Amino acid sequence: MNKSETKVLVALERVGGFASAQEIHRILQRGSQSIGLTTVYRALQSLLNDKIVDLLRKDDGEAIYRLCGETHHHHLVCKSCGATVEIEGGAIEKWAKNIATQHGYTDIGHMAEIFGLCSKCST
Amino acid sequence: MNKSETKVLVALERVGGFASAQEIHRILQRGSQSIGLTTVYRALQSLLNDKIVDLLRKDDGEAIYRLCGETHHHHLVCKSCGATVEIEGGAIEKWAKNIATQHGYTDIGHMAEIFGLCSKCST
DNA sequence: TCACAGAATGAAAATGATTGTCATTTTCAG
DNA sequence: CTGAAAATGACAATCATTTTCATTCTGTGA
Repeated sequence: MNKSETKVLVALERVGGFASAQEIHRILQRGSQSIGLTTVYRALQSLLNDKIVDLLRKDDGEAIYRLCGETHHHHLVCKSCGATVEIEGGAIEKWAKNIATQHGYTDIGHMAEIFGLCSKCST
Repeated sequence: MNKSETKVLVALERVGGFASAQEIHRILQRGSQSIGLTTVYRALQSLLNDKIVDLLRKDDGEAIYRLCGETHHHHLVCKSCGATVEIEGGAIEKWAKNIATQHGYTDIGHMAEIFGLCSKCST
């Protein structure tokens, strides 16, 4: 674990959720922890290898990262205004694990989002 | 449904699985169905809107498309080779509906994907 | 049939994330 | 201290995707 990897981890802790490489870079630039964008990418690769961070993809394909081991949750998003509620996914975790092992898959992850119209927008 | 959308559909039928926009373009170029790359992207957007094709992401973030069946289902995808199993989502449908109404959301949809390593790739 | 508005097309340029290059700096064991 | 190896970051390159814009098609009403 070298210096820049540590900086990236600190940034990820600060955001407390997902962040793209570019966001992490911006955050570090703002503070006194200036670090090159290239190095951010390299640090993230390395942290991925060591399974210290998780990689997901936004809808547009951009990679977003988060610390592993943070509690995993899902989102309920309003299609119209974007209001978001965080959701615990107990039921889904089990469902995903069952289905996957049932088909011989291992090293399982999953993604789930619910969308709809929030009470304000559904008038 | 215009001419280029049809061509893209035909190409997708031919591959019988996933294909990226660029692959579809290459396939059509080879045959006598020449069509511009831009148009392939536009046709895919349109087919996505009409829910005639499905969009997934490869590990590297590239978008891949395929024809989607009539029934609403979810996917169990191998992170390494892309092997896909279609899944019925009974449990999830209920979960999504419960959570959403619980928070006052209406007109509900959802998305769920499970990924892992298939038995072949997990060796 | 003709004229014309609007949609469709595609070549080329723009965009934006990610990766490669390479010269410079830091680290550290001997 | 000293040289080798690792780390760093500015910059250029790559690659999928989107935009732009000029051109071609298409259908409709006269």
